[in-house]
Amino acid sequence: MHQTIEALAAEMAEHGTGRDAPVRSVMALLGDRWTTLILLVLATGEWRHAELKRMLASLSAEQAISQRVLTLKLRTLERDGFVTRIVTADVPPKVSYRLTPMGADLQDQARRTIEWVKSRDTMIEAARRRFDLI
Amino acid sequence: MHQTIEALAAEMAEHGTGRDAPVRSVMALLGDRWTTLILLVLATGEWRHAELKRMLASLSAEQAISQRVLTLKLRTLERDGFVTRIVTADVPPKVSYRLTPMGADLQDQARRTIEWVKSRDTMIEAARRRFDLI
DNA sequence: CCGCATCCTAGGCGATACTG
DNA sequence: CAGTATCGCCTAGGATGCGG
Repeated sequence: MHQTIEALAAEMAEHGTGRDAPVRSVMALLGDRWTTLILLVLATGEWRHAELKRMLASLSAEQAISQRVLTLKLRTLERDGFVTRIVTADVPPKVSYRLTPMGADLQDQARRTIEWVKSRDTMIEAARRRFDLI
Repeated sequence: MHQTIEALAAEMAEHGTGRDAPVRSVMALLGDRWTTLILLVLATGEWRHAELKRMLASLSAEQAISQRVLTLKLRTLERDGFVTRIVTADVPPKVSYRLTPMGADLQDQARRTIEWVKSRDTMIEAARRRFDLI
């Protein structure tokens, strides 16, 4: 019944399961409050910080992203090589963000997962209602 | 440059972006500390709570999952319809967990994302090193 | 316009001890 | 063995104000 476990264990050991290992940190990224949304917006082109902030606010039901967190998320994405930060030497300086090719790929990947969940949306909500009856 | 944004906005509005909407909660699930690992293990068959706990400990570099959190995660997965909980009327009672068909699908989806990240592992770590030099 | 520093809160998670 | 309750920590994230 548990035949494939050794392979699993080996696989896990190979690419570390540590908190900072790409596998875990990128999965966490996709699961956090804003990153996926940011990727979806950046997939449409290049965005100034402020405009991106406003767009995210309009896409999210609840509340706007704080400036601090937007900067934080963009830094993380930049550090991992998913986003490029473009600064012009104007006064005041203009800062834009754009996906790298790998970032565009990540966006595709995220979108696939989103589509998967969407297609099960009804089934999941039904399961929840059933469970909560008890 | 931002032509597809209207479509994006409409799409977002359609399936809510609220915290409890399946899209966001399932994405968060895949990104959390344990859920993905649990799915990978359960994909190999049916597991007793205690054995599952031990296996997760052996797969994870750092430390074992606490019993509280394991129960919590399994409950969430069960509620969403990804996992079935099987109880036998023994003394002491035996409890097993197994993926539903939809849960197996979710595991596939998670695995695809993991594989994607793994194949970029080197590139991501290189980007991080480059960024951290500055 | 953009980023940083500070402060604060909510929630995820671990540890332990207790029930059936 | 499985689950619950309680506690405490740590991190994600929000609000605000300053400086470049």
